[in-house]
Amino acid sequence: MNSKKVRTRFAPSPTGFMHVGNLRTALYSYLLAKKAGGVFILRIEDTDQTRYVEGAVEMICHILKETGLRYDEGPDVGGDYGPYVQSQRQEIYREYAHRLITTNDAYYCFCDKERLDKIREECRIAKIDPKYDGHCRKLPPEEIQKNLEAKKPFVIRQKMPASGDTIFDDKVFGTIKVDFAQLDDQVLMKADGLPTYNFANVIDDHLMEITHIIRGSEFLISTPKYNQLYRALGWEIPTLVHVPPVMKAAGQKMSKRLGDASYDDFIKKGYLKDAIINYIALLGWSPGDNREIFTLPELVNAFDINNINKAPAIFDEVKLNWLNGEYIRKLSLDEFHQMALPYIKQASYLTPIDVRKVSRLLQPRVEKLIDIPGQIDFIDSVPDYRLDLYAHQKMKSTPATAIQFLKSALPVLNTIDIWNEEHIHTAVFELIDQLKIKTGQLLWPLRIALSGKQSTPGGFIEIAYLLGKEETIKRVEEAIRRLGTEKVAGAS
RNA sequence: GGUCCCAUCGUCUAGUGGCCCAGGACGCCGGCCUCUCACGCCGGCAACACGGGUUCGAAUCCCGUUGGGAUCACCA
Repeated sequence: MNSKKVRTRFAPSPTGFMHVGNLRTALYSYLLAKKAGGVFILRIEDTDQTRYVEGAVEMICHILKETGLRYDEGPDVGGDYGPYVQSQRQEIYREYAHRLITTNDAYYCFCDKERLDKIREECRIAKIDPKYDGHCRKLPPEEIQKNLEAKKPFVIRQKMPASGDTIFDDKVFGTIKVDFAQLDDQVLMKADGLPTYNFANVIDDHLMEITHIIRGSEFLISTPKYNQLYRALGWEIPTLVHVPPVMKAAGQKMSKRLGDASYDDFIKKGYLKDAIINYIALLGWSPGDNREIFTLPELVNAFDINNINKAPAIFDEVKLNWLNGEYIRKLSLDEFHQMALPYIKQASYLTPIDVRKVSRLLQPRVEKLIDIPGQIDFIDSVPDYRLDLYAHQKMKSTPATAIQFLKSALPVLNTIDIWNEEHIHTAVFELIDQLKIKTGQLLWPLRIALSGKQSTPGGFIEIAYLLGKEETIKRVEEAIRRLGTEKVAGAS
């Protein structure tokens, strides 16, 4: 049996939202399968029609493909174990549910919501675990028959042992012991004729010959219920791999409501898909050595479920920022330029600038694409700024020296015929030599005059080149005018 | 609350009885580079939750405490 080909599955429900914890589960499932040369499957768990979101399946398929987590079998790619959408497998579940009734491992339950609520309320008052009381377990066959014929709504419940322990092994958590007494007679088939996740998942995993189940650790406690089902059906229990949750910084589980935890949101903010995948791979898993940068194929190679951590991991966007920056810097200029262009245009569409040059300046300074507009907002026009920006201790610049050197620079700038970085550089540094001043004393005020910003991508020469001669001179003149007429705030 | 699980720097983690007065990374701080910022380079701060055992020896094993997470649906 061990020689069976490894088959793993990612089984999301189409609720229109792929949060990073889910994506990580998909990643681990993919890695585990591919590491073993096995098959990765996508199965859609849409048995709760009330939560179904239009277009969610397409979104899931798209994200998996985009991130490189290509599934070998799935709703849109087919395979020998289909259909891969649970709502299309109703007959299958019905058949097995009835088989369980025949073998006395499950039973019809006709209790309505009111009665169930009452039981729960009674349990609450008695301070015991809320559990179904087994009322319909002992219904006489005639009554069941009568109810069925009367078309009374029913569910099918699983018969759980009333007492005793059950033990199972999990690849990351080890041996887990659970008391049957706290396990409810869970519903297998709902009144609407659809199976619950708890049931469908067991049936499908077996029928699809899943060898390793990778899922969130929130299923750890209910695992014995599934195991009972496997036993009742005479099926082999797959290898269990439960992974701890991904938490939001505050120590709360990641959720849609808590913030931008979805894959889409990160993409919108200008994170690279490879960086996201790389980062979440490291969230709760470690390669064992100190390596941190991995391509997907490298992850496949390095992955080992023995190195999955048991404790919940907190998602750290700051570290993702760094990793994303690493990925951005590794891009070729062309690649980066292509990605950056929309964001550059967002900030500047008036000035006919050398956009490639902007990208070159930006690339080592950008962590996520969405930061770009704010970094180059000075290109179209100088933002409002305070004149005390001209004071810079380390540059040995003050508003007084600034106006003086700006004035000396003006004629020099005017004489530059060929407006490129080389010529601007030569001219400006000749002036610095002449004046016998520190480079910063001239270059700092010039840069401020052009940008109105404390920091910019590139220095004066690069920005001057970008803006062009005319605009540069115009801005320097304006700075001189302001310095000559306005009082410097805070100056004494 | 019952039950299950977990616990190394702020965060992600290495560590599976001696190699650890605990290693890497992010962040933070300092320095170098430098026309600003960033990149890059160098350095620094910073953790075995606590208390008992076991052992010649414990971050590593056991027990308890504390803290955290999960679960108790006709949701997955």
